[in-house]
Amino acid sequence: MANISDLIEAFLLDTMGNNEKLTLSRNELASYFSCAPSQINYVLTTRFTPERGYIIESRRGGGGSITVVRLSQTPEEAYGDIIGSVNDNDGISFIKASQLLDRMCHDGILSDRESELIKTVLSDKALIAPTVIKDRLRLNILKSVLLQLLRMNGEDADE
Amino acid sequence: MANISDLIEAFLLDTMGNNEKLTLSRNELASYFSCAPSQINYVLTTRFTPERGYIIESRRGGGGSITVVRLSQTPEEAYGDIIGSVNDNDGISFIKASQLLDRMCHDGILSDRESELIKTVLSDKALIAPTVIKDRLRLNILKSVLLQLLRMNGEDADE
DNA sequence: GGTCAAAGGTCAAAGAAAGTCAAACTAAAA
DNA sequence: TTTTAGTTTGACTTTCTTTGACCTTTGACC
Repeated sequence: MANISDLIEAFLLDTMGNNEKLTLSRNELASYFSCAPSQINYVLTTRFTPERGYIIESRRGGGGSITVVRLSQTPEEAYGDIIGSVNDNDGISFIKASQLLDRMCHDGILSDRESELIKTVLSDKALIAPTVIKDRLRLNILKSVLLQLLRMNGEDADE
Repeated sequence: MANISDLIEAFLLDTMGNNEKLTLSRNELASYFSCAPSQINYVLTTRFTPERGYIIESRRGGGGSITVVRLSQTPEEAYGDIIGSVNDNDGISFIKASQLLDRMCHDGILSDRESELIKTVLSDKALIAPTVIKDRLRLNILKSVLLQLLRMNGEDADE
């Protein structure tokens, strides 16, 4: 213990407190801990992952910054049973994805319209790509959507 | 939000209110914000784009000025050219797509949630693909979504 | 009509962030 | 003692913003 990464993690958790979001400057934080700026990225990518309930947003350029967003649930908690049926390496077929969306719809996680829109996005027609990649691309998009849903659920709670 | 461009954008939006047009002097505005006049052009070209529903008019010379015009179009008009541009080999950047979605949202064609979900789908993170095809893939997906929306709106009208 | 100052326009370079990646290091495990 | 997983660092890249030098258009005035 007592390596810089752990200290930075603790600092971020502490600073964040119970807040939903924490916005910071990578360079400032790095200089505060006298470490390389990329160390911050390391901490963020290893400690503040979706699996642990966090999402990172950022903006480059003048006035840029990094924001840590706490999810109300981890993807595992929220979609464990849904995602569990998907084998990571092979991607996912349209049929299967479609079934998942129907189910989410049925469970009230998605509206009819939303599920239709996402199905459209995941259809073979929308995804012009070599067949080999298509299923993997589809799964990647689907995962992004699930994460986004979690993020939005958190924000709903605020209002 | 610590950069001048965002402040200028906010100022313009605020000053504009619900009006359709806002006329201003580039030099005055620049000196009000103590920035280079060309900074105003930067803000206008990056923030007040057709995708976001604005066009810029201007007149040079003595007594010249810049006018920001908010477009109001029917949904069909709004995405007609996007759909039409699909064959234009170049695809669409995430930024532009995002702006279009913001606008559709603002115009009540999409809900916040829907637009966020679609943005997620179109993000670089979701679309793991070589850069060369990414923009084209993105445009293709966007087109599918727009067509689907038209279809769904049509069905709504039927019922 | 020609001139000139007063607009706004354009573009590229410099600056200010954050991102990536791989090599070097460290400490724990086998 | 070797291997391996986890950390630290720094060079290089990408994205977005800011600035300034130079260009074009316009209207007023002679």
